[in-house]
Amino acid sequence: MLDLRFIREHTDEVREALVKLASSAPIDEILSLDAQRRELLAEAESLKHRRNVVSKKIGQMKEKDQALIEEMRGVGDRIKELDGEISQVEAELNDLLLLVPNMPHPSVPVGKDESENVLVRTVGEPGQFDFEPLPHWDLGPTLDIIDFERGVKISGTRFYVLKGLGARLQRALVTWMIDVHVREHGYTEVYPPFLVQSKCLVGTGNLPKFADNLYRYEPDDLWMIPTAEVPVTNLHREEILPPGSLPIKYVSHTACFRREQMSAGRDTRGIKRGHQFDKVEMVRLVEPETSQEHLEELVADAERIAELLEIPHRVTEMCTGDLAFAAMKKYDVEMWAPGVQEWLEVSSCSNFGDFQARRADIRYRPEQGKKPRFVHTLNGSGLALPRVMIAIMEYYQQGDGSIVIPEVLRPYMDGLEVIAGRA
RNA sequence: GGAGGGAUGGCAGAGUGGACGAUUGCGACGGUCUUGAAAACCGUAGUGGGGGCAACCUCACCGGGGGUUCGAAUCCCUCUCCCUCCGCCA
Repeated sequence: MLDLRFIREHTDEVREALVKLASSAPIDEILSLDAQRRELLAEAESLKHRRNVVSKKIGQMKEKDQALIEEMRGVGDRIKELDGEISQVEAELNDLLLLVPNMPHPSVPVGKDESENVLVRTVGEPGQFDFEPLPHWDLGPTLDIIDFERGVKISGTRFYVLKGLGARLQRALVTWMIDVHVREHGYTEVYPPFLVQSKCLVGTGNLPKFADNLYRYEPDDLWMIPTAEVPVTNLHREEILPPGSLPIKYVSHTACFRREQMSAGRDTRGIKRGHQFDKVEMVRLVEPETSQEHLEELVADAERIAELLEIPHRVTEMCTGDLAFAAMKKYDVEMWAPGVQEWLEVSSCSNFGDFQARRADIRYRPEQGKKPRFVHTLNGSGLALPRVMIAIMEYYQQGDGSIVIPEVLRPYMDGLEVIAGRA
């Protein structure tokens, strides 16, 4: 969420940004509620001041002054009235504030939608095949490592089952990726709850705007996480981190659950877009001045996985029109999948600035005795499992329908080199 | 799930209606002393909101919310969490 004072003092700048984002956040309403709030506050506080002073005096009097007490009763009633109005105004104000998107970083290219995203770099060449590469939805069932029919039988559309070496490959990837991030990139591994309370989703920016895409168990106010970003970023909610604690770098493997209502009909084939998928996620909490450098590092950490797997990948930067609600700057990492002939988004790396930190109230103390400041938060996939699985299956497929296992994964699969035939 | 106990500043721990934003101890920070350190002594320190160029003024906060009262850390209601015992269970 944006700083109310910032909106008040840089109104034009905010309006300009909202145009670039194609957002229609209610700035005028916010400003008028803000003015209202401060007016009420001034009246209530001066009355409270009077009450404090007079009450103290009454306490010191031997003979209580009944007329004065009577008058103060009226003051107390008025205070109660004003406090009621204030909390109502504040609640409205807060509701509106939660709907305002983050301000894009000045370096973000202006554009109307995803067609104007910017290609930053491509690493590796989409390989040449001397045969027609098959999509994973053909390879998987043939090798008996993905079972689409039974997934649907159990849970309905957009669910699938990984089986045998398919399940094993995913498990190997998870362990290996976490090992890389922990050993080479200095992250701390975290295993968080998969069910969270709504305040956590408000903290990351998924609520209140994007409830449609979440699974929920209402009686207990628990929601299934759409990404590890939610529990991991909220780990330090309502905390003031002591001097020297930043940067904090977490890596976490969780299942992720998405209703995908908003993308009904898209990518229904294969394992690209399921209601449940696994992901390794990197989260950083950093000092504000350093967050842009951390974003570049984060992207490099994600790319490192693609490099080690020796699969071509590219990095794109989102333009203002395609920027996520909470992000001030965002890159995608995409891997080449020759079967579906598509660059697959395997990672999305964002700098949220202090947007999430304000919502979740995550602060740090720069130095002993100094005032607390909001941290900057970032996260990026490292990486999303199903799409990496697709890329591996399709990129490492051979003419005979078998799949070579990338070298880095072999130690995690008992040295196995090829997935061939029915295992 | 049942019964009982508890929640106060970084930590420990007082405070049961008015001079308490809060005794005290430890820890932290600054200083004196010392070649340096320790000890000792002196001093400083919470978070957020509103107003002001500023010095500063002011309001709120003793787990959360509500109530009683001229006045609440203190009394009442309610919720959450923690601890102990019992039950049940991977």
